[in-house]
Amino acid sequence: MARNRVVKRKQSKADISRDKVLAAAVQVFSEKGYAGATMREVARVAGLSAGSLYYYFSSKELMMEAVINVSINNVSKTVLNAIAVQPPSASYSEKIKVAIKAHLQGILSSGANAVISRYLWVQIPDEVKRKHFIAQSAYEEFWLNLLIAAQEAGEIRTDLDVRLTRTIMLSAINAALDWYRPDGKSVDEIAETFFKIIKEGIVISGESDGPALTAPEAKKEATALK
Amino acid sequence: MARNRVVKRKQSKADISRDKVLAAAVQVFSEKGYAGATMREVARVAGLSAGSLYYYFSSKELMMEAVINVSINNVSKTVLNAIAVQPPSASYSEKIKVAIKAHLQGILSSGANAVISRYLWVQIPDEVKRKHFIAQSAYEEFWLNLLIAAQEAGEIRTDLDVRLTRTIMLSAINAALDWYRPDGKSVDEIAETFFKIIKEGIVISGESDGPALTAPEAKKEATALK
DNA sequence: GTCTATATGGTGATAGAC
DNA sequence: GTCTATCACCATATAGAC
Repeated sequence: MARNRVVKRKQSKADISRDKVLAAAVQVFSEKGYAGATMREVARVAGLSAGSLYYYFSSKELMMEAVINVSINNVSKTVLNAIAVQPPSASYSEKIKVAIKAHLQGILSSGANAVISRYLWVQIPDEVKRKHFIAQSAYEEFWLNLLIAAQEAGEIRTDLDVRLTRTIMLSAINAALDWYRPDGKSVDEIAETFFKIIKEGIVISGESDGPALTAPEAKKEATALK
Repeated sequence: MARNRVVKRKQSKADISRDKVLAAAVQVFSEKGYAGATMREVARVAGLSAGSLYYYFSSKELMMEAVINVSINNVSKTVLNAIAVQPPSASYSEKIKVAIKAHLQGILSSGANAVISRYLWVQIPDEVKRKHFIAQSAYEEFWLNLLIAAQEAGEIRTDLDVRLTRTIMLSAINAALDWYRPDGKSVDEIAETFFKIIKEGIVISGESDGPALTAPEAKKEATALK
């Protein structure tokens, strides 16, 4: 889109500055929130004057939209690509593992970018929100289909609601943005633990009140507590 | 603390107004973010004039702090209480299930309150953040101890890092704040699915490449993708 | 307690020189 | 392209009447 000379040449001076501004915007928005971020601070971080920003983004809202767009497809492209290179012989379990790891790497490497679409969601102008929502939905659909296929292949339990499971899985992984620190566990270790828990759970096999079922069964559980 | 006539009488007119302001603040902060929220709007929602707010909170920052404090201990009290009434005979698996359900109910019923401590975290003034952090840590410690006890009792796998598992579990449940809608699955259903996945995983028992282990074993997994 | 001013400062955005 | 001004507005917070 913008800068319709997409095919040829390397970055012009304008493109370089635009990227610099965008990077600064990502940082400031993620630290201060949409309303809390000021054009003056974005400019300062970018090394420009406040007025100059308007050469690249004609409003704060459009700047926000650009910031979000950068992050949107990053993760989904990473994951789709990781799945695509899997051999057809790969089990769904393996595919899911690869997808989990790719998703985790995707969100954590895009850093502040991904933080924005989570923390700032509620404060984002409606029109920006709408566009982001559409791209997000398509990606979530991919995960749903992956789980459904795995279920039909007999690899995962049928007593779990697929949509709910998908939502829980994705949101659980996304939540790593809240607590991941570069000086802690490695992304690989985290992805590994995620996969183990999602795949097999935390309980020791054969333990106590009922293992994973193929068909709906244990139904009168829960309902404790209020 | 504040209003040191805690023990006696019912709410004075001032207390009622204070609560009204606090509730309005919760709503507006959660919708607009810390910086995006205006005292004028809080006042409007509370049915007061902007200036009147300062009778109860001498600054926007202190108002924010009050809002956060309301939500902090709600969830942890709910969970601790739910665990306390469990019979000593209850397995750790049962305790964990009860804790999951209580935590989920806690965050979802406190609604916008809990949203604040997640969405607005990055925008919160440092001093407020610090206090919130301490209370949060104590609660997370409780979960850690629960998992450690379960592990020592031989109920859960020892090949999972306990801290990481705790973090994943809690953040996964908290993430329900992002996607829960009152017109969708019931809280009970969601808690049930959470527990099933966390306990047993999504894979059909006995399936493919290795079930849950008691001891560290399968170690050369993963490392695919980059 | 709650109001109506209002002081004071910061914000997004624009205009026009270079 | 980037700057320096500057406008018009809205924010938090205060003062003092009721």
